[in-house]
Amino acid sequence: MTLSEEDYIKTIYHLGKGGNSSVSTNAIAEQMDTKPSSVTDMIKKLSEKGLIHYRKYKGVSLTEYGTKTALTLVRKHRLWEVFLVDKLDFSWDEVHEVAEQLEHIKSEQLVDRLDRHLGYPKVDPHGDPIPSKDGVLKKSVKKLLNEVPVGSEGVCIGVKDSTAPFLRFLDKNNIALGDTITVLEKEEFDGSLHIRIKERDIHISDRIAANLYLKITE
Amino acid sequence: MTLSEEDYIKTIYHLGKGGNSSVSTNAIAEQMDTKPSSVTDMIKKLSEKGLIHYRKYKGVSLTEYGTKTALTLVRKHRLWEVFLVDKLDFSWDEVHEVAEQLEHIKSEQLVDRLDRHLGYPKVDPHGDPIPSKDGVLKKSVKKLLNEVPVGSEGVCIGVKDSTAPFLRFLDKNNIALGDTITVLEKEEFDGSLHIRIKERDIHISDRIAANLYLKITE
DNA sequence: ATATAATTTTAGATAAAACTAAATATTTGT
DNA sequence: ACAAATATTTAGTTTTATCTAAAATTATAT
Repeated sequence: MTLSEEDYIKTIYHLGKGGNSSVSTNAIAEQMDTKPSSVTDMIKKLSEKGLIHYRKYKGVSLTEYGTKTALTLVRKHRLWEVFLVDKLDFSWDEVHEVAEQLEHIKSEQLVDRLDRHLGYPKVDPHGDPIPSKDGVLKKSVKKLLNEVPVGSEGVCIGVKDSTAPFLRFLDKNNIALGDTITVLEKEEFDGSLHIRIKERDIHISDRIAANLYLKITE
Repeated sequence: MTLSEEDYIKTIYHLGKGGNSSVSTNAIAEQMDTKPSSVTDMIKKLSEKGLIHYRKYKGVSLTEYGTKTALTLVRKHRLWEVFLVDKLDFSWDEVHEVAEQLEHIKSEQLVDRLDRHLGYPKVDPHGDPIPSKDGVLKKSVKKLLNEVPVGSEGVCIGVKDSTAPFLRFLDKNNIALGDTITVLEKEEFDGSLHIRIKERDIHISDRIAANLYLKITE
C-alpha cells in the first residue's frame, strides 16, 4: 500500500462512519482537498485491489479487507496519539498532524511493542476507542456526565455550558479536556456525583455533571 | 524536502564520511540500489536547491546547508534508534529499518520532546554520537577496551576474538553488544580493568579487554 | 416531465522519480 | 599517448498521483 492509498482508505472509512455506507466521490475529494477526477482515478485502483466496492456514479464502500486495513491504520494513529500525549507530553489537540504521519510507518512489531509500552490503552486522548490487533473496534458514545451509569469510565471531551464561571470552576478543580473520569457513586438525594479524576476523588453537583460531555466506551 | 531527496542527502553524507569529500554518481547509485542515470537526475535537482555542490563528471559534495540537513536526519535516525532499544526493547540490530522510516517524520517539536523523553542521549545503540539540535556532531573512534583511557565511557560494538570460549565468557558475565562500559580503574600490576557495565562493577583481565571493541565519543 | 444544476467520469496533460539505451567524458594500462 | 575500459550524462519512456477541461450521468426544481 502506498501512502496515498492508505490516506484514501482512511478517509473512506471515516466518511462511511466506520460502517460500510456508501461514500461519494465529491465527499472524498472535499475531505482530502483534491479534485473529484483524482478521486475517480484512485478509487478505480483501490477497487481493482479489492479494498473497496465501486459502481460508477454510485459511490464506494469498503470491502471487508478494506475495513480491516482501515482499522489497522486507525489503531496505529490512536496508539501514536497516546504515545505523544502520555510519553511526550503533547496536549491532546496538538497530536493529530504528527500521528497522521506516524500511522504510515510499516512495522507490525513496532505497533505491538508500542502498544505494550503504553500499557495496552483502550482509548486515545480524545476518548476514541483503539481497535484491537485483530481489528475489533468497541463502540463509543458521547454522554453528559450526569447520564452516565455508576461504575463507568469516560474521557472528558467537551462542555455544554461554556460560560466563564463554569470554565473557571473546571480550571479550579483541575478538570480538563482529555482527562479520564470514573463515576464512583451517585447521591440519591441530589444527584451529585463522586468521581475519580487524575487519581483524585472529588464530589461534584448534578448541575456541574449536566454540563460536561464524556466519551464512553462499552 | 521529499522522502527521496532526504534519502539522497543522507547517502551522500555517509559516503562522504560526514566531511565534504566528493562522492561519485556510481557510488551513490550502488549504495541506494538504483541506476546512475537516476542519480544524475536527482543530483541536478539537489544542486539547484542548494544542497550539494555539483560539477558534471566531477561528483558531488554537500553544501553547508546540505550538511546541516543531513545532520538533522542523522539526529532523528539515532534518537529513534535509542527509543526503539531503550523504550520498546528492540535489540540493537533490529532497529535500522524502522528508524529509516521514522527519521522522515516532520515535526521539530516531536524530535525535541523525544530527545527529552530519552534523557538527552549522547550516543545511539551502536555507540554512534547523536548530532545536537544545532548540528554539532562529536567525533567517535573504535578502540580496544585495553587501549581506552581510565574514566572514559564507550559502547561495546564488537569482538576481536570470536571463538566460542570468549563468547561464552562474555555471555556468562552478561556483557553484550550495545552495552555501555565505563573504565573505572586500571591495575598497574597486570593491566586488568575495573569496569562498570549495566550498573555492575566488574573486574576483567587485560586479555579480555584486548578483545573487546568499544566505540568512544570524545 | 424535462430543463437545469450538480455530480461523476473520461481524456489528455503534468511533475516526480524511476528506468533503458545511447552518447559523451574521464580514467587506466601498456 | 592513446585505445580500451569505466563512469557519467543525455534522451526518451514509464509509473504514480495529480490536474484541467470536456463529456456523461444523475439529481432537482418548477
